[in-house]
Amino acid sequence: MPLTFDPIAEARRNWRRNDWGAVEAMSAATSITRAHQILLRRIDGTLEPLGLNFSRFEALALLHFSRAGSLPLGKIGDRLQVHPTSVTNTIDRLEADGLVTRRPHPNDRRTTLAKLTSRGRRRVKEAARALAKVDFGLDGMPSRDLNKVDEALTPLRRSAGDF
Amino acid sequence: MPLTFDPIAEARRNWRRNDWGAVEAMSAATSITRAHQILLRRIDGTLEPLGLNFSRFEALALLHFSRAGSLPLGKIGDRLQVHPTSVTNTIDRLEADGLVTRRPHPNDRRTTLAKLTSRGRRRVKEAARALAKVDFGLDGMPSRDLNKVDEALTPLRRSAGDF
DNA sequence: CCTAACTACTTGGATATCCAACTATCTGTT
DNA sequence: AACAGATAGTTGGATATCCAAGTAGTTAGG
Repeated sequence: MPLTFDPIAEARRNWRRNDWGAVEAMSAATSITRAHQILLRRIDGTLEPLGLNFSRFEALALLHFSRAGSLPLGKIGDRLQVHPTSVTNTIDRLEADGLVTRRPHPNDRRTTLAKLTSRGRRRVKEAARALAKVDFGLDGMPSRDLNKVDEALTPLRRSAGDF
Repeated sequence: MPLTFDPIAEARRNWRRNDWGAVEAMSAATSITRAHQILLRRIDGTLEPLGLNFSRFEALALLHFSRAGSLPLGKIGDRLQVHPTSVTNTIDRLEADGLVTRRPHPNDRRTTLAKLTSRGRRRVKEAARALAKVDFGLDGMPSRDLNKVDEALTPLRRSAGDF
């Protein structure tokens, strides 16, 4: 059921009329939320035939880019900014699908490494190709706008201690 | 565990090195994902003492702005772009907290209206104040950047049939 | 050394989301 | 008027996320 008006422009009018303040921030926050919903649906839709979702893909890509094809679970969580339990869940699923294996850390027996299998390495490349083909769900957007998004969001990420 | 480097700049280098393509799009998509994680945590954290989360707040705000303080559940789902079952869940919770009530639609017996209670109306105003006070989790960003975010994301929302 | 504090991961419980299927109701065509 | 197809909402099942608490292992101060 597509809307016949811009819901965010409408929200801006309502906030202004009610004097609720922070109109610009409300608008930006809502835009980001909406954009995220749209993107995640497209990305997950693209990955679904490959048995992946965005989280699992991100984990695989991280492993692929790592020196040894393996990383401690904790490091994965730090990089993807998700809770340790989410990493456990993600790796459980990837392991069940034979895309990674858990291995003990050689020096620290608390730590578990997730290691990419050759199957996993093949899968992540396919997935990257599929995502690139649909421009990560952003295929309608000129690259000038893509860069604007990046630039505009960097201060937010930095303020969150992202890096 | 804050990172000591920008994970997205790092991802860009890796994608380029591996010739995975669509570097700009990957970067923008990842930025949006990360920004959304950060925002949602801040917003939900702000609303938590009020017994709300962002979804429930959005539903309440929508009802507050509506003429009669009530809307069919389906309309709420269209506006917030979520699945009907999510609306059922959200309204269940708001109803349990006494912030809305379900009422039959006068002309269409299939339809259920969610109607704001006076308690709900008070609550949503408090919540809006709380969110405005923290600038929707965006308090670090200059309003020039906020507008850039909005502008840059509008084509994406439009391409998704958002309006 | 030994113990207290910290770190890494997992488990159990809560919540939010989606999809498929179901019930009830409405609408348009014949 | 009757029925096929659409629409509104709910239920049950799957998944993903977080938090609190637990287990195992490591580190640093006394």
